[in-house]
Amino acid sequence: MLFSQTAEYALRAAVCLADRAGQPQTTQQIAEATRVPAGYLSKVLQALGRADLVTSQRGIGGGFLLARDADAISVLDVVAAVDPIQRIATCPLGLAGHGSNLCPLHRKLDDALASIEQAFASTSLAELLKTPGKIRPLCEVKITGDGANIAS
Amino acid sequence: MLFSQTAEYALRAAVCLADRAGQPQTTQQIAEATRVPAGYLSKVLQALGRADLVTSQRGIGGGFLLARDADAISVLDVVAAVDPIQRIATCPLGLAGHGSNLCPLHRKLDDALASIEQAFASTSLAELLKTPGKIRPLCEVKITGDGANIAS
DNA sequence: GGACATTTGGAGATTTATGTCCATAATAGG
DNA sequence: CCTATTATGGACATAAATCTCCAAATGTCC
Repeated sequence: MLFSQTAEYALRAAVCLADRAGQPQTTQQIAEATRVPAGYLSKVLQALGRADLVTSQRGIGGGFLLARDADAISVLDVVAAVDPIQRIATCPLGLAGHGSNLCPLHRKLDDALASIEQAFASTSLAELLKTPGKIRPLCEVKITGDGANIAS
Repeated sequence: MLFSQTAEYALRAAVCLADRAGQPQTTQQIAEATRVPAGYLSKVLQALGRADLVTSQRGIGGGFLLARDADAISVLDVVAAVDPIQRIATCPLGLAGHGSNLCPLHRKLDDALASIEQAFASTSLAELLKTPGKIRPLCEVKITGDGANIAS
């Protein structure tokens, strides 16, 4: 898998919270909506908390909320919180005398990383939600007024 | 790490073989040139063999050769042989009724995968070697006639 | 204060990726 | 045939990612 399972889970959770902004969601609720193992999701949410992407509140009526507006959180923010995209800055072979240049192979690989980073940085959670189409933004089954729109 | 260690190793080995085309390289030679643990490299080379990207020959004078010309092997071929880029074809949540559509999140992720796949598919090993610049194609130290060119 | 709900954090289990080692098979050369 | 060289394949060791579980700590409500 190119993206880690953890990153995938974090994104699902973040989109879920964005979709239900203002209403604190418990770990259980998010777990059910996103189909992520609850115990593990707990860890993922903690990581998002440490990255100041979500806030948490204990006790009745508690749960998790996005720390900022959904259009101020990028996909990259979420991914970076749990599984940072590690660019190739220096020669992976550890050879001396290479300066800041990379050989064509690693230049190519790093270019690929850069393009992903760029794509993720330029997409906010809000954009994922407001994308038009029949498929619901978050990957969950949802019924809207004009018919049953089922998400992927 | 976004790309697996194994994929990185496979690419190094492939570029090494492309750089020394026609001369069978033993596992040991490739291991030294690419700084990959010899024992593990052996497994990686076996995988490349199963994918018909390299041929092997036992005994004295034996070793590994590219099975085709370097311009007929893409970066994607090599990566796919050891760690296939798994596109998102269906809903990761396993929800029914999603058809072949993906929600915006997974569409975005799959688009990123597609762009990488495209970049890798359109780059051959030969291109990595003939890229101009001071840095040697393969990531190894090499001395050429017109001065010491050290790779990354 | 008591009962309940919820996150927190740590310990450990399980699975997968990575890496090591060695006996065996195949090949070349004398 | 014998020896040296090399890949092959399997068993195993280690490390990292993923996942589970539970005893706290913190919060709300009565």
